[in-house]
Amino acid sequence: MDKDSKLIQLRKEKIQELKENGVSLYPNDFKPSCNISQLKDILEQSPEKIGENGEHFHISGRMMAVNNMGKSSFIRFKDGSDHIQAYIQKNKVGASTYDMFKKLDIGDFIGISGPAFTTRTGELTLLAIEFRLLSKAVRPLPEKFHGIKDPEIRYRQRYLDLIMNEQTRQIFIKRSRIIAYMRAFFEKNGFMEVETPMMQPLAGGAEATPFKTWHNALGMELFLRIAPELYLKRLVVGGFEKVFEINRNFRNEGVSARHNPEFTMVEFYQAYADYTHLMDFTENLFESLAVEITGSAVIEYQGDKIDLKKGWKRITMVDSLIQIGGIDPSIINDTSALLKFAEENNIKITKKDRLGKIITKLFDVLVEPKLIQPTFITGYPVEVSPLSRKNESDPELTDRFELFIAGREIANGFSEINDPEDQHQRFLMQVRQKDEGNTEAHIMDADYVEALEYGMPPTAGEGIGIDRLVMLLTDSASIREVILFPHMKKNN
RNA sequence: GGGCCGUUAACUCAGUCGGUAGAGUAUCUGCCUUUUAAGCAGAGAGUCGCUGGUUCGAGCCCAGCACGGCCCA
Repeated sequence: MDKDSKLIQLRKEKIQELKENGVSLYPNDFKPSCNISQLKDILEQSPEKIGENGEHFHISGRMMAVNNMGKSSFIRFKDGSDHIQAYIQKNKVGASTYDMFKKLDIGDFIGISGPAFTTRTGELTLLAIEFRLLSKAVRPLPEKFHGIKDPEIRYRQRYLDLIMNEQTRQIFIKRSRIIAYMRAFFEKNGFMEVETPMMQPLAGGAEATPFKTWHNALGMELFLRIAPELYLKRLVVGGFEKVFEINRNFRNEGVSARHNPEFTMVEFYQAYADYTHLMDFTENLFESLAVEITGSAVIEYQGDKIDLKKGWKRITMVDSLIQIGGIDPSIINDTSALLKFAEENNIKITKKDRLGKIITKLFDVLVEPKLIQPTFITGYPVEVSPLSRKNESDPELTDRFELFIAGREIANGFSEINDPEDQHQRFLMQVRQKDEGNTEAHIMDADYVEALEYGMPPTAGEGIGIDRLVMLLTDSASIREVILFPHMKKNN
């Protein structure tokens, strides 16, 4: 930064004085005997260690507040585990150390050695016998009481948000625990974790616009993946019968409270299973996950109580349009009547859209926002499901579901197409849609069809959006609250 | 892409009718050896997001732009 504020100038002057007094600003030889949380545990279990003649501890952390009282001071400081206060007295640490301490600032890292005692008001306090500076902060932290609220600063300088807002820390601790739990859940159920290409010569497995990049040595264009799906199914062809991957996908679309250009999904595939197995599996995963993370299968999200106990509603898309969307059953198979209905209700539909697509668009507007409690929607039309197996009794529909919670899509799963000829025809149908102007229609992936021609066992697969799941379990309104560094526009 | 709202000290925010820019916290100086958002006394701190316009005069009114937030598509 070229122009320093007065506060930073002042700090730099004090840093110069410390240097002139021979104080090392960034030493790396202080070894804490334990962290603050462990210290509290030790003292709780062995209260006889508390007292000015008790055991000495070496504790380090960042100074968050100082109450200076002349020849002694209270220091509130914290590490990654917890916070505690320390008491430093001039006649205990010596005049030169105390003078050094008084030149330090909030935000600096310190190391304190000494016993613990309890103050008059009963607060556990570390008594400084030795005191050291461990790392100097040049910039001031935000004010302690109000913390930092400006979302722009919170997202762009997440480290400040994490220092100042305990709630933010808790969200990302929960996120980590959610992913760890899911990984363990899949492994416990016999799935093997794999990693497939993030850079792909063809971006398939979903309907979305990909990011493009370029490989110099190979001289070829590559796409950041929009989904791992087609590679994971190649692994099922190869004999890995239960696989999962937790990783990032990239979609070149706008950002919003629910969309970040890169987002995390788990996708998993199981041979000899069908989409109904996946629905049962998902209910078990979500219920146990919610209990693990929040302590209850009933969670609160943005004022709604959401019950994740298994036994969720399962309803076909067409039935949901009638029962929840308020569509007259007599027009549900009537393309022109539905088009007229859409027009009357300001729902944008292209005249070229076939019945299945029209129904899906009506569903998105009329039903999806109303699905607060966990609901599996089944019976997805074949033209919006280029990778899903056709239903045995109705070839216009597929054996597919999407899971909706709190009015948004959380998961998508289906029985997979393993008939290579069917898959080839579906890709051709998508190519026709692309020719008609649907830029997000699926691409033709002949290499994938070839893989199917070697034979894939009957298989079912599913993807779960991790970010949206973390939003649910942390009661976060925006996806930016659960992504450490959400994408933002460049600021000047 | 459209609508609404926001951008003022390091942070959180006031700013009346258009008339010299305010508070709390933080910072600095002095006092203070068990404080609890410590206290007492004093001080310093600003490109009012940016660029134009209207006006004798703009943080405030107008236009455009940037970034952010919410809602809609």
